[in-house]
Amino acid sequence: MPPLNEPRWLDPDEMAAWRGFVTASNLLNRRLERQLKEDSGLSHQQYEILVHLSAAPGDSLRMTELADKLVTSKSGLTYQVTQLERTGLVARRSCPSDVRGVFAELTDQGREMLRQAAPGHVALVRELLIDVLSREQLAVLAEGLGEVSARLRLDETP
Amino acid sequence: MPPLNEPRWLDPDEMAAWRGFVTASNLLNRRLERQLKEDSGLSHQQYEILVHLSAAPGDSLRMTELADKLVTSKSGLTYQVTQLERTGLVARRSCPSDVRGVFAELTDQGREMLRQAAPGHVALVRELLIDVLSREQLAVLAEGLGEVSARLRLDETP
DNA sequence: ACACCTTCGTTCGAATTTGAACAACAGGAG
DNA sequence: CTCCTGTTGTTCAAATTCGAACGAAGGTGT
Repeated sequence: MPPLNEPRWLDPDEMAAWRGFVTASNLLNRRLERQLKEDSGLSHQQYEILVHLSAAPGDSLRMTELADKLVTSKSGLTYQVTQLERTGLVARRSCPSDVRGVFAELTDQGREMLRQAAPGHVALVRELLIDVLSREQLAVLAEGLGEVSARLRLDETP
Repeated sequence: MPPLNEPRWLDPDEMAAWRGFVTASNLLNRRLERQLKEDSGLSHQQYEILVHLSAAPGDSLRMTELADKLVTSKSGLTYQVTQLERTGLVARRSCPSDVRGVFAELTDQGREMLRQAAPGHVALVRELLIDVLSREQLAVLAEGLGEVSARLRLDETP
């Protein structure tokens, strides 16, 4: 009979996948953080804010929506947007249809900063992750982790 | 002729892999953090410290070595080990062969905490990641991200 | 023994992150 | 309209993180 109360531990293959995921994630973040800070004075989080805004219609997003995309807390986003506002890369705009609403909007200066920072960042992502993996590995990674993300998104909301 | 000065942007497949990786990583960390904190009062980082110590010979590791395994800063580890020492889960021992050296050692209480916390944590890792992926996907993930990690480790040291 | 460079862990201040609490508002049921 | 419930973004204190600087010690070459 299968053990019901005993936890199902990870076998060596599963453990290798899990440790690889955690380690690669930490190492990558560390490197990208360093590169962005040295190269453009931006944190990875700040860079991601600019990226998401530039990809949004009107170069602007509601605070809550942006926080969801970034997978961060609302208060954390408030802090970072304030920082970016101080350096002139992002501006706050109030929402016409909802008095409570606040749009974060990419400024011209923010767009220019992104244009300057993106090449170096993308090159490093390529060097450290993308170009290390084969086309097949990339496909598996995209599909697998896409599914993982999708499921995680689901039981957050309800 | 191929563009030499133009950055090689990520094509849709590559972008999907990269975004999937970042998003899954953030979402997973967030969930595991919440679960561990609620269930055992530990942060993910603290839990990982206990795990690495319990896997080490003599249930102890040098501070620097532990920091490397955790992929964190030395000062960050100093802080966390101090916290764990306060709650009695970890003890500091001085190194016989090197006066500067400090061992972090798992206490009996720490071992007991790990025994209590591990099942819930592993179950969630399983539910959110391992069991979502097929055996083949897991293998690709382990091999690919293992290689990525290995390369990142290499050009850190020299 | 001496100088020289590296390594070890900690300390320090600054920056960031988090969750809970909050006030203001939106949207619907009655 | 009026309650009631959920949402929105911010504020706040506390916890955590990082890098740089540091003192102390190891290790090497001469």
